[in-house]
Amino acid sequence: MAGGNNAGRGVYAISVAAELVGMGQQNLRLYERRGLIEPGRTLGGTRQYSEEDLATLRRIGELLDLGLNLAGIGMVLRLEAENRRLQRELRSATAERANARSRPG
DNA sequence: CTTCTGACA
DNA sequence: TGTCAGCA
Repeated sequence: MAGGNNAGRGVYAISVAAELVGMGQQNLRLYERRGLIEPGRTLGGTRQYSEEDLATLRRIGELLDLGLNLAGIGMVLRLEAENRRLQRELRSATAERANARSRPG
């Protein structure tokens, strides 16, 4: 039972998260079972959806609307996550090189 | 709140 | 296959 506790923080129970993204609670649980999303859990086992999770849920709805099935969406989500990681990696690498150039050697 | 099961388009 | 409703 998740009452009206944690407010103000970016974490929501499944009922709140489902309403915020306009999805059914059962769908959110299915997406997790299919590996599309991994919300946090309380010690009691209640799912806690962060703002990041909400963004992922909206992305799922977007891709779902495009006609992708859950398996395809899972792949897209995985690829997009890796893409962001690689871009961060590249950005820090180029920044390091620029730093090395300006450094007296 | 959780999981599971069944029905529908 | 994805969504939704009901039950334990």
